Amino acid sequence: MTDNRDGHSDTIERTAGHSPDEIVAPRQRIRNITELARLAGVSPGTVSRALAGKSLVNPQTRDRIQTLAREHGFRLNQMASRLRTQRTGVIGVVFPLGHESRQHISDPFFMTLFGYLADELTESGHDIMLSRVIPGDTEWLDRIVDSGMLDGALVIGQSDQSAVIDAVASRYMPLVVWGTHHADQIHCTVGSNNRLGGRLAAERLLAIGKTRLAFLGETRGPEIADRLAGVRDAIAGRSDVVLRQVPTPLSSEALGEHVVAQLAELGDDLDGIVAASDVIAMMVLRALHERGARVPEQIAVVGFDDLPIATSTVPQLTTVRQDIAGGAKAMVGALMQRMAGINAPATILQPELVIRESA
Amino acid sequence: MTDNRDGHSDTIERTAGHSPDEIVAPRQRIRNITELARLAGVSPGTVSRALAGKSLVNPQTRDRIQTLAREHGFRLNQMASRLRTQRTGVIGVVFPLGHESRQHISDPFFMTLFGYLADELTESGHDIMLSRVIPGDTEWLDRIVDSGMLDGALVIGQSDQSAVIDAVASRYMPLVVWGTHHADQIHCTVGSNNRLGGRLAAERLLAIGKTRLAFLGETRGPEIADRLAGVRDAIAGRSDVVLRQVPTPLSSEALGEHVVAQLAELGDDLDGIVAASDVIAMMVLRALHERGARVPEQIAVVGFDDLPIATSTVPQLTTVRQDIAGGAKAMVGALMQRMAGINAPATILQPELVIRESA
DNA sequence: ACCGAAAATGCAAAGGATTGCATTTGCATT
DNA sequence: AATGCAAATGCAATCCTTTGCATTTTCGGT
Repeated sequence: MTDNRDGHSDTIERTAGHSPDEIVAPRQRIRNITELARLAGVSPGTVSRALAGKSLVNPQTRDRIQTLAREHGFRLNQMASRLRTQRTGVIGVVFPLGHESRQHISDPFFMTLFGYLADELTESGHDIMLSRVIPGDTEWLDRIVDSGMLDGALVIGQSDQSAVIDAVASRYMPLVVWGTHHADQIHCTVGSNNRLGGRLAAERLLAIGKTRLAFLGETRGPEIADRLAGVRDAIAGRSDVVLRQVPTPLSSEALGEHVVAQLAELGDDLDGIVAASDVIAMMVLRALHERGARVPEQIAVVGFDDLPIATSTVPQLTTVRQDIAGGAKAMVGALMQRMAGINAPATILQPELVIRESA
Repeated sequence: MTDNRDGHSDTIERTAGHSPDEIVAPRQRIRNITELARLAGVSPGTVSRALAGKSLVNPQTRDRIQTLAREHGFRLNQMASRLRTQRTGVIGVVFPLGHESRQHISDPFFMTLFGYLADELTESGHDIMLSRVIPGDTEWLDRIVDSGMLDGALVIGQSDQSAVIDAVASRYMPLVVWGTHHADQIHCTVGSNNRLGGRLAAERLLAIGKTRLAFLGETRGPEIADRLAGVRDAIAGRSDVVLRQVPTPLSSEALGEHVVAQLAELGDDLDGIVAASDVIAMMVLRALHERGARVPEQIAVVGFDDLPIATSTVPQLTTVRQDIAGGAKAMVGALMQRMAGINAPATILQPELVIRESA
């Protein structure tokens, strides 16, 4: 009679009688709320409420159940909980695959953005699901938002999938996209004014007297195309300025070689370069160093993004700064609003020129 | 009368009668398998089997159901499916928080590893869940593996949480950790032989005649401590060699400043530096450039990791290469085995010295 | 000691897909 | 036509938690 916690059949509850520090090794792992309820001598419903900390349950009962749960290392099955509540606390983050075929998430800009997004989402109590995109699947985004696994989704970059994203956005509110904003698009974007950014970069080169310019970047994506357009804006009406557009490979492995080769070909016929990204700019700096060109005297270089690495190049990179942290915050903020049913508008970030040493 | 699979009262079925290409906009979204079953005139079970492509169903029925599902844009609720099957197809990826307080996932090495892991997991048909870790929570890993949301978990870096990880690993098989291997630990690790790596770096410096060395890095994490130990191995018995150990901050923002200040303090009393990572090495190169020191003639620098950026520094970085892609593959491979119940062993990758220009 | 309100708990129906087992259907054989 | 077998389908339990509603308990007030 002294000890009759028997575990199951109709439970006898424990009075706090003797030896309070007598700790029981959990006989066997508690697998669900029902087993715990049996142990505690209450119904599953009460356990559920107790673990959720609802005020409806008696504080004593609540504490008893919570202690029991802790002792047995019991944790709710999230799958079941989420199925029932229809809310998951998970936000999907997706890198669309357009022209890029392989899903190698290596681009430092996207990685940086992703890092900040992860911060923001973590702070707001959400988990992050990185959904895979099967190349060539036109329904990639439908599949993701209809999976029933997510409370919302963030798309990092539009690639060439703007139409697909639009189609989904027209029926699925909690969706925010990093990328350029167009008047006729449905989906909510957060992104920089790339055209202005391109103009700032080119204007800097013009301001320090450069006239034989090149733009290095792959212009199939809308962002980069806008940057080029901005460069064109800046030189419009300057008949003394020439501009070449030099495409670059997307993969970073091939990039180094390519840049070196391109610069060799262009020879000394240049005095200013706008790189479409800091990563490209870094390659350019090294290639120029190898050719013995002095930067910025002979050739000036302006990057784009202002990634952390921009301060540790030699010479330090003059670049167009995108407020990536601010962008991440804006994306998450807009998403939260949209999850609450509010039709949050697009955000356009203003880039600014950061003058360091390379131009 | 010819066709009266009607489903139920308020559904209007379509007979194929006239204008076959007259496509009906789905009246209302199909929300579950039961509604689809009603439309198709079969039972939910059959729909489930049909959508899963099981051979038990009549091919014609299967096609009809699949077509219907496609037309209505129906997709299975993953939550429910996973609850039932107890398999989620999701792998958790976790960055533990030890001494670091904020969850800023910015370290380029971890990011690179993460990218490769994402590739591998995607390729093997898994989704990725990035679980948040609340600083100061000792049960972070229990919470994650017991969530019922994951088929397995990958931990990126041990930080100072080796004991916690061990405790979980003793009861949860599908867990693989990036980091150093110790004989007495339970969890399965994949990591480089950091001690050997450190030795290779120092030996290179010795080989080119450097004797006044410094090691730059924060040695609280086991990996970095091992690298330092390797450096010590290399100089053991060389009484003509001096080594200083210089801690660095963990955050990349403070790092640049710090490195510049430290080098200024150490003055010209050095001729060789082993940096604990390529990122630190980059900072060092720039700081040395600012001080006008010639690399490698005056001071030689060896990095660690061989990140992509190592080839685009000026001068190009001599570094100890970790096979990150190989490591990612090994981690995922081990995880798959463990998910299948096989007690896969630890993998220790052999680092190698990559000689470029800086040493 | 009884009443009524408030507090605490129990009950059972969701939530949506899967699957072992039972049943029906289809077809060939005798 | 009856029988047998295989193929296809239906049935209902199961995965586990949450929650509206009903029921019981508690307790103050008189």
